[in-house]
Amino acid sequence: MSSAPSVGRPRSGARRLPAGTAREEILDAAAELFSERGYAATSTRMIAEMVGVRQASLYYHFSTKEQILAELLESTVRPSLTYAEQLAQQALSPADALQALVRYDVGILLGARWNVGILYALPEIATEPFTRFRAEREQLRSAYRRLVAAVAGTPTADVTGDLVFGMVESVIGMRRDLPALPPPDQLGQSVADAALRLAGSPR
Amino acid sequence: MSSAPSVGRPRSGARRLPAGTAREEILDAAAELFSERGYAATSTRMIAEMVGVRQASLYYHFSTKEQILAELLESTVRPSLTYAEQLAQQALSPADALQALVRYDVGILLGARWNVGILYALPEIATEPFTRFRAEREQLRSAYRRLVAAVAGTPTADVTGDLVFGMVESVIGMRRDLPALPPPDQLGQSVADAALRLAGSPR
DNA sequence: ATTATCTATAGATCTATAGATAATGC
DNA sequence: ATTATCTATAGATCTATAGATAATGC
Repeated sequence: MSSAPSVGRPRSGARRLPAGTAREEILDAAAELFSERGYAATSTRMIAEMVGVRQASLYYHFSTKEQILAELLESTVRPSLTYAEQLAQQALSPADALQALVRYDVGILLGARWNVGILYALPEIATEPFTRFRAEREQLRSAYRRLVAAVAGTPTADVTGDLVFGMVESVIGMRRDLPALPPPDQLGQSVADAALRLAGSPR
Repeated sequence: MSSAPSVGRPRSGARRLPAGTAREEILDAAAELFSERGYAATSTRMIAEMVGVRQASLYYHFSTKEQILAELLESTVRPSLTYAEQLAQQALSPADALQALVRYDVGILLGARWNVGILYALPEIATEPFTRFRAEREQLRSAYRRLVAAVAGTPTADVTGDLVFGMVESVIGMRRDLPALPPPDQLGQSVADAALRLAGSPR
């Protein structure tokens, strides 16, 4: 399934991802351009060129440029959110659960083909098309808060959960700004260990 | 000095900051719009309107829209960088120095009239007009690395300094995303304490 | 008949420059 | 004479829509 359709008028250019659907190709090209050059600095024409279609053809698959960004952002948080929900149903110790979530989340952020997380900071995401993304990201933040509170044993109302959340997401900036990074698994473990120290677990 | 000049053709509108120079007014309006609505979503016309001048008049003070952003970004990192350099010349213990830097940096990030730090993540800052800003921010990162390594006592080559740096900057995201924050001094102290735990100081 | 593209374009910008002008300062 | 604005505009976009067309599927 997916991959190049046999139906429809032929494209003007070569496919970007011969194994993917047109939708996937558009998302992948947009992810590269948005994360490397900036959302507003990327025109729909540039995206279309990378995909090998004419600019107007994007609108058969997405109703607006914002929808493309919204879908990218959601697909970047959702795996970690799903994972956090699964963790909550297991009987792990809070420390083990927190470590597992941090490792998974770091793996997602570093393993993505493009560093889409850098776009979390865009002021534009305060607007309507990104409502679902914001809600999902806040749910993930809550999961961190809950786990950190459980690890710390505090009644919680403090800010440590948010700091762990922020520290985990800071690997996005490291991926962009540092010339070299440890391999994802190793960095994930370092951040997971750091999260436990931050939460103040072993005393 | 500064404030409304008596020379030059009168403005079309009222001044934004009667106590400031035109340059300062432009920077302040741009800071508000860039951080609340986004850099590319803000036109030079919007900035001019907030300042009370015509769009073209901005170009008497700044050569491009990018220069406005570059100056804003530099003025946000520079105080913390200067402070870090002063700290390095004092005879504080590494732990005290790290705590002082974190408190100062958090104070700058939360105390600014507008949350300009949110713009650090823009992919656009990889381009030429932002070279100096990037260099200054990397110097600040280095200061964190050095202090964290001294606190930890490790020969260092690990990632903890970068995680502390990232955690400190995560207050930018908290300022944007959380409905309420502790007062800046208190949050600064919480982050400073968290930084020591992260660096693994008291054992 | 359905699908996925194409061509063409409306309409709305947007940044930056050129040159004029309304103040004050000397 | 100098300064800080103004008006006017060139030239280059950019997003999204309308309608045509080239494939396959039935």
